[in-house]
Amino acid sequence: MIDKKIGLRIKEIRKGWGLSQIELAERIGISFQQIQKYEKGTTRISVMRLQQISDALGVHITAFFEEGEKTPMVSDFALRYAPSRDSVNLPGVVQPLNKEEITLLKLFRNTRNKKVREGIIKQLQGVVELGNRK
Amino acid sequence: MIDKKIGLRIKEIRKGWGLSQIELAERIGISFQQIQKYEKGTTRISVMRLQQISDALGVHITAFFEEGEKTPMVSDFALRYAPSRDSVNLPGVVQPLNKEEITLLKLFRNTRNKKVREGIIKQLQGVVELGNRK
DNA sequence: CCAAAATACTACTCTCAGTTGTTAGACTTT
DNA sequence: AAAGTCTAACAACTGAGAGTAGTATTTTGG
Repeated sequence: MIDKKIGLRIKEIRKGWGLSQIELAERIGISFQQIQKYEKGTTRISVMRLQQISDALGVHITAFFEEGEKTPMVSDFALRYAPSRDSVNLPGVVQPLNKEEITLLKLFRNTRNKKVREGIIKQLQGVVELGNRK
Repeated sequence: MIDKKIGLRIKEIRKGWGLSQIELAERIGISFQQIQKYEKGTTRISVMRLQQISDALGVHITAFFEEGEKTPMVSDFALRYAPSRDSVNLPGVVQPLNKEEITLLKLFRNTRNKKVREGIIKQLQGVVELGNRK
């Protein structure tokens, strides 16, 4: 019961970060099949394991026990941003990354040249600037 | 480690209610010796069991994870892992976001025009392409 | 459309959560 | 002061299920 809920949360957050079961498993040092069981809720999760998972996902362990949708699922130390786009969203509430954003991030991270990265950001700033000044 | 801390918390709260190990064990339906192990931290506690214990003690399960006052709202995963990010970067591995990446994401999310977003990604793909084919 | 990555499902192994039994201290009560 | 009661600590044993590995199926993206 509770393991089922926790499992879903794990999956949610993992996907939010664009991680595969394999990647998450490697961070923790267990098999990805075991991650599957956690996510499906077929085996009980120990507190220790959940602690490791929390660390690997960059969220506080209590994130798995907070009921309701209005609770931030992903640690927002990073993503505390107000302006929400495609939905109603409370300030400070974080959404996991969508596919497009994950692609963006992976590419950005593979861009070693600092100048190039800064250029991309500059460019986006320009675009947003234009867009807002209607 | 974490089991030890949780165990102490259980003992603390149990005594706070003036309950014996036996009484607590009965409420949960296990042997009091097992409670001992939990309190000593000699066996790993499953989330399910901790949930039962929380219920039996009349506290929310998160009570066991809240550290003193200095509770970090956020796991320090990012702090521990982010610094090394610039040097080591495995392909496809996603980590919590650093400052630069947060900026990127915020801007990206404020870019309403789908075509523009796709353009940015295309552009990055080109850059990465060039960079890798040394 | 095809290869490769990601996820799902199955069968096996071996750890360790949980049980039982014993002991010891800390109190009452007679 | 001995005999009963209550609590907690520790040891030895057992089997459920946590964890692994192998294979099949789905999904991705090129």
